[in-house]
Amino acid sequence: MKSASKKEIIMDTAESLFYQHGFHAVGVKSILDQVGVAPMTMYYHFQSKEILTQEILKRRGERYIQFLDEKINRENSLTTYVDSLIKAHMDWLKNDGFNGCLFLRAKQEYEGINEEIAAISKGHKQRMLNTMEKDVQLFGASSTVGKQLFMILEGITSAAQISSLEEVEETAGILAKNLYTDM
Amino acid sequence: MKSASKKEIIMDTAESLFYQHGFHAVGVKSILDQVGVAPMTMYYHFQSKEILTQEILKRRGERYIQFLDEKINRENSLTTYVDSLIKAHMDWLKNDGFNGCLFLRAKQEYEGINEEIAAISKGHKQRMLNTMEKDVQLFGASSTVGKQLFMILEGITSAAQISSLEEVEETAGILAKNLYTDM
DNA sequence: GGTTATTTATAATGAACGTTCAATAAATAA
DNA sequence: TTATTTATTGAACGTTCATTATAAATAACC
Repeated sequence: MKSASKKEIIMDTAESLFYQHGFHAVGVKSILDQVGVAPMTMYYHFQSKEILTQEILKRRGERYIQFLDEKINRENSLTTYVDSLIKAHMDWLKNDGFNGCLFLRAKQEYEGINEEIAAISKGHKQRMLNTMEKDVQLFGASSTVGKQLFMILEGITSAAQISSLEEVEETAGILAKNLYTDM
Repeated sequence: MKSASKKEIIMDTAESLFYQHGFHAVGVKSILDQVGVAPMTMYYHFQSKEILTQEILKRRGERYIQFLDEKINRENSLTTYVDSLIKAHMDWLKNDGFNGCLFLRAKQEYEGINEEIAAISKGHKQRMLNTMEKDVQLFGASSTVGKQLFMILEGITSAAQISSLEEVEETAGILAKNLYTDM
């Protein structure tokens, strides 16, 4: 399956460029040049740049959730769950860079322009929020704690664009420590 | 000064469009069309789209800080300071919509492309963080509390793109309530 | 070996991009 | 009033945009 490989390389490269500069800021040509393929190779696999964008977002959403699932500890206490979740998210940022959340950016750029892309993006965020709300209830905490956790993770992603990961992780840890004291 | 008026309308319109869709997603023509002026009217006041972008960001930064300053209570306790700051930020979001932070978006779109724009954007965020760190020290709290507050505000701005303002405000309020309990 | 699937190269498409031209209108100063 | 600067206009510039056309070459599959 050499074709699958080319398709994946195109997706990888485009995802990286989109994350670095944004969707509208990155032209198809720059993706093609960086991969080293002819235009029709891309259009053979993806009907358009926007379809490519959709597929990238779907794949990234699954990858992120799987990445977290492998690292989250849902077996012990709320404390260990929260700590493992924050740690996992920090690990993701470490691998991925510090340019914010690609889903929020996609939603921002395509709301009112391409509703499919906006829906995929918003859907992913909503799914993450829902997951956290349900997860904390495993430990008897209210869904409000899940909302707080979600807000902390969003704060981490934004703050990481200004401050170092170490500083951000420490700050988030303090916030999270006081999350569930008033249960 | 009829010209000052036109210049301001161009800035207002462009700022609104940039905030809705992003910088690269909005063409000069769409700004011109919405304002109802000829290209040179814009280029007389701004040497380029990127210069226009810079001026918009600078102006917006000042406006945001002034908006907060008028509403923040630095006279009483840490609690009232924190509450007033969060409330002020919520008010800003209410007036401005829920499309994230324009400064973070500018930094994301222009880092590696236009360093001046990236610097203005990052500078604004850094300035906000510094201000909060100094402010909380007025009440004897450590700068860490300021970092936490900054992270909460960032979390608010992101979460507001998924959930309602009321829900976000409540969640942030709970987070903030436990901010300073371990001083 | 024959068929289908994938990729190449090159060129061209029309539309949109940011920007500039040359001319004029409006405001200001002499 | 005239002269000069300031502000604005519509048309046009060259470039890049995403996409497609065409045709040939390579690879994978049965």
